[in-house]
Amino acid sequence: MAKNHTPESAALELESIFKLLKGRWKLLIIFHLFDGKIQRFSDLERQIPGISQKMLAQQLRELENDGIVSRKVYPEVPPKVDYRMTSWGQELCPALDALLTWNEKSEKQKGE
Amino acid sequence: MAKNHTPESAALELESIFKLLKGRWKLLIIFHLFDGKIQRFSDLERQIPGISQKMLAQQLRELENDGIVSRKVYPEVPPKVDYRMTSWGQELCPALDALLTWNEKSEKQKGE
DNA sequence: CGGTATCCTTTTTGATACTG
DNA sequence: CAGTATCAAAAAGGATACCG
Repeated sequence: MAKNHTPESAALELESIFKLLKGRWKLLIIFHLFDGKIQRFSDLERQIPGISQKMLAQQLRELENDGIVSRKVYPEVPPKVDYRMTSWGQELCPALDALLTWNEKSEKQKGE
Repeated sequence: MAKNHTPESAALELESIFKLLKGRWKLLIIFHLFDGKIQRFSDLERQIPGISQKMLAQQLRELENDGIVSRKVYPEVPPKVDYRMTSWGQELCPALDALLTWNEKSEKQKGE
């Protein structure tokens, strides 16, 4: 591992990162917002079959509080709200790619 | 995102990766085995305060079944068993590093 | 349209005791 | 030493109904 991490400190920091992404629907939401995509609450609801309003709202709230997603309210009637990645959130992309790359090595290596 | 992933396929694949690492104690176990470290069951038990035998056994079993950790039994009395990362498991390192790097950017960027 | 509030089920984790 | 088995607690997720 890079840096001056003990097993404990590295694990602790990674736990906190995983906590940001932990939740049945968060990755799906994130991938629907990656690359500058902007979506309204109802867009996400339509694009993510099976999600309830409660869970969508809850997971969006957490992503927002954690600085990964930003929420924009338009003072209109009827109400309009949309969501996009923060620039920090968008930078998750390469890190997630590294995980995908790792996973794809398993085909060649497993059982070795 | 690299590759030809839809939001759904990328999220699905990442979910399966996170599932491998999901568990209250797995990251701690992994970091105690990274870089070629070899540990007996009782070593891990001592080094991970608060873990119960049940949880240690359970999480080790899952890591083993998922090909991340390998288990070696020595035919001795009293029994001796030890654990180490598989080479695929060891390659998690750079991917986890990418996540740590991402996280450390948050100090500069959050609230932007 | 974009949410909350309530209640219930499922999944995960933990405490404790026991065993080859 | 290296585990299992059993039972209980806690956390996460889901169904449904209602609201500004």
